[in-house]
Amino acid sequence: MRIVNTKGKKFRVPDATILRLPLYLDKLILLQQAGVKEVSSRQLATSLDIKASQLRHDFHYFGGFSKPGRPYQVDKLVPALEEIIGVDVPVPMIIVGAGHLGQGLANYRNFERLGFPLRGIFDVDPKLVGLEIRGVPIRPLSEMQAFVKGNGIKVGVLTVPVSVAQDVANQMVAAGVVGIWNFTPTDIRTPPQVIVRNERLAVGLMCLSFKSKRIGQTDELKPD
Amino acid sequence: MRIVNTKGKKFRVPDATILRLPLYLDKLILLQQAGVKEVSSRQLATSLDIKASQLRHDFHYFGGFSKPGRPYQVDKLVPALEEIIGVDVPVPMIIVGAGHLGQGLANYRNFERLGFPLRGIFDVDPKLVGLEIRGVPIRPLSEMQAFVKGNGIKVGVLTVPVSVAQDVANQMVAAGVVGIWNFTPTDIRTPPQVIVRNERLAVGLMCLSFKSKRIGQTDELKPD
DNA sequence: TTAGTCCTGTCAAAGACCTAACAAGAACGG
DNA sequence: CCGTTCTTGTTAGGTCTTTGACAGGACTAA
Repeated sequence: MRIVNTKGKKFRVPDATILRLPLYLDKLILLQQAGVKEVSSRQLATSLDIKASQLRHDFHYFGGFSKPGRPYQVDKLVPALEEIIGVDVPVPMIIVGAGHLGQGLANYRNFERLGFPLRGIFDVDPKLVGLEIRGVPIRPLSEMQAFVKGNGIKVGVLTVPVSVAQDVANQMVAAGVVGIWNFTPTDIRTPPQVIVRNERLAVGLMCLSFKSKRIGQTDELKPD
Repeated sequence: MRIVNTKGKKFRVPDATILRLPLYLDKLILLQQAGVKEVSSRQLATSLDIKASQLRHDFHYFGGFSKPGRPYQVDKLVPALEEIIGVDVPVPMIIVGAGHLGQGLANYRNFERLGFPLRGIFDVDPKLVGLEIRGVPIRPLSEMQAFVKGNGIKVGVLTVPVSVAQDVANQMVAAGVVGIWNFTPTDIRTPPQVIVRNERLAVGLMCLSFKSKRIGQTDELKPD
């Protein structure tokens, strides 16, 4: 992944850095809402449980966000990061599959706040079609492709049963979605220009289990 | 994170490996349910979009799961990984906060399948208390501490509003939970023996956005 | 002005991680 | 019995990532 920074130089941005950018933005928006105007790399890094030098190193790829000697200004950093991450312009999204998980996500307010307004929800179940979640109606799946094309939808959330996941994903790709957030516990195949992010919820649980099982074996643990 | 493998040697298991173990187990359980008996490192790795050598390298920390020359036997590998990850014995869990996201997670069948049976759901809202989700009743939050102690609950899922997240987390810690899966978009502080895993849903979306924004700039992309 | 303190940008070294390569075992067919 | 083709376990080397260190700017107080 390459990018051009403000000085016109090209850098390869490491994946590890990319994964942290949203964490920075998320925290900075919280600070902004709390009225904080300035934040130093040390403050921000400490609150995210990383090293300050790493944070500065990450920011370094994108050119100076501050002058040396002065802490970062939250109100400047937020839009800069938003632009880098690609949420400076809202990214409209849809949820496909209005089961419990789909409905739960549709009700999650945070997405809107971070630039991902929910524009549509789709399902095959006639009992669900017509219901509204926070003002967004559940539409029949058959209308999905036209809706995506007509509304410039970029991202689709996939929360359908495993058995139809690939088929529905194909429809989303055909409609022109560029990113799929896959909550089904299966892999889906897409053309290379369509990004898939698998959200394996159970994986998070298992990592928690692995660590909590070994906690207390303090002699085996390094000061993490 | 150190561990003793079957030969009595101590290895430091890299974090990166730990993060992949649940992926392996998840995939293997799917294969097992499909009736697959044997799987090679190449098959398994390809389906997870990683290199076969990396998978073998990961397994190598825990001692031989197979003999050289023969592929892995799914029925032996699954319990071995379950034991390593710590889900060989079911890890009972509760969900605290029965809002939309909490309900959505409560309806997610996969957790049970992977060794995390849902034993209780808690909320302060009298309108929700008494309802059942898949046979699990929603109880008043005031009963949570006694329930955790009485039922040996290890893991708690936190899906309450941000404003009360820390307070509720404190109650969970006091009750004896050893792991908290935090879905609230805020940090919570716990004693060091309690593991917190933050599930920042919006972070996943932003990574998707970052990548999909830059797709198509093919000249800038290495063959990922 | 000067000393002290806090800050960022930058880089090189250290550390963690991934991967290609290969030895050697197993199964199969001829 | 031998060659072929599959496999895993193992390691060395290369790559990616993190970290500590430091130069120098900005501000404050005396």
